[in-house]
Amino acid sequence: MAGSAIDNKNNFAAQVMGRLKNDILTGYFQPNEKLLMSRLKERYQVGVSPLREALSQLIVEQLVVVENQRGFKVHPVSELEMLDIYQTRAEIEALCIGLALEHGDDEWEAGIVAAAHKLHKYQDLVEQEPQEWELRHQAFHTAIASGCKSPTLLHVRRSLYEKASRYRNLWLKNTMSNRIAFDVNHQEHNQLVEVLMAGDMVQAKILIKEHLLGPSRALAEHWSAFSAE
Amino acid sequence: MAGSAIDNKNNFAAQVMGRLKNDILTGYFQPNEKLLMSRLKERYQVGVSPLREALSQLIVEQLVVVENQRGFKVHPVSELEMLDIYQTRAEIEALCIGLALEHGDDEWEAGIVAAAHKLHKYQDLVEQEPQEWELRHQAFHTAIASGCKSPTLLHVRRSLYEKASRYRNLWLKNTMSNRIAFDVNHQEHNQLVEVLMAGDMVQAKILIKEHLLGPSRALAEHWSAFSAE
DNA sequence: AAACACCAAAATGTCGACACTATCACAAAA
DNA sequence: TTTTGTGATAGTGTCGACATTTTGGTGTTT
Repeated sequence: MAGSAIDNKNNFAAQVMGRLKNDILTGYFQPNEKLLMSRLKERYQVGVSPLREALSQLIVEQLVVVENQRGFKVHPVSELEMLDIYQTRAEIEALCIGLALEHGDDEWEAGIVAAAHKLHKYQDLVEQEPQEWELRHQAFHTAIASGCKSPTLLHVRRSLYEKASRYRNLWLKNTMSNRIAFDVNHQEHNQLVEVLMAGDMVQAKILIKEHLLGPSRALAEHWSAFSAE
Repeated sequence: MAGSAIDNKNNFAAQVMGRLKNDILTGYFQPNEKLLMSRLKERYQVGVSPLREALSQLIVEQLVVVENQRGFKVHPVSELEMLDIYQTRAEIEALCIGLALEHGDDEWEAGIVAAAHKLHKYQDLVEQEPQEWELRHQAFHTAIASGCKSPTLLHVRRSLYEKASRYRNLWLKNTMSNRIAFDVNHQEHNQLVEVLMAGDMVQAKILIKEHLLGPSRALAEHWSAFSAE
């Protein structure tokens, strides 16, 4: 997900960090699950040192928690945290869009329509290749946000996206079937592009917030389904 | 700075993490300085493993950079990054204030006037005990921002504050004397409290942005002074 | 001189080993 | 039956050691 390709140039810690993060975000390791060193060593084929380094990094990213002398656990999930992450994400995304509309140049607009086109072409293949659709969806929104031209803000945005994607994946995992209702709302995308090209900041911010808060409400509705397990 | 008191309950990695972060933020380790293991072992009196764990965490916080087989370095500084951090910080702080004014209750307002009072009482002692003033200044702004009631957003805010404080400390270190011009602007604080109590969101956001961007301009002005070294 | 090859010293990244701590099952006592 | 003690077992946190890589200096060649 992050640095998908296996980086042989990096040290073990960095490689394991990527794989472990992916395993947590995709739900291979469940929330609150204890992360036994023996198991991790087995799975990633490395010693304790690189593992502890990777886990240390994931603590900062709030995907792992640690308790002294009691090892590491996957960060727990809660409806409250989920809602807070999505709300913050909505605000940050709106902030990016606001700044992007201020600083936005032709290059930026071109990037958006290009990404929108690639997403549109995949419109009907969501069911077959959800992963590729995911990538294009993400690329679409990143194209929009990147117009803010602020590495710091975009870094925050990415971190929040990752944390949210864990909740999203857990939801997908525990409610087999219609992912469409979740966030395949082409209409919203089209509307968004429209108001962005028109330079309507107020409307764009409203749209993007709804685009993110809608899914969070869907997650909240079905919360009991995968929380009572 | 973060967990000031020495946590004997935590493992070495966490303890060293705090001390090392402090040493970087306060400028004991200069930007771009190589972090020799031998030196770190000497300074913190621990082995390599906890050190690498602490350094790994600081990589995520973007206070340290690593290159495979070439060890760790303090994250470099640049005028561009400094400006970006301060601008993002201004936007985030304004966001916190906006949300705080929406969700704000009496408790929140009380916290602000209390913190403002404690800051006011220290108004004339800045020169003597700058550190205590710093604490109260920080507490004042945190009291305001905390009204947004979003742990996620406040976490982002703290992380940006820390990164910015490094630039601030470097500046203080390299330009001995009058820190007053920097951010001792009581008037701005008073004005801010005033408009907050009046519930004037637009004015509050303008004020807080200026309160943060002013200093960043001061830093940019004097940039050449401590960058040409 | 400048560029290059080469070697010694130092530094990094990883692992296995060791001491210390927590966990769990089971027995003894209330 | 519930509580309390007691080992055995498993797991964690840290260090020292080792292989590999980088660094810096010295001498050689162009």
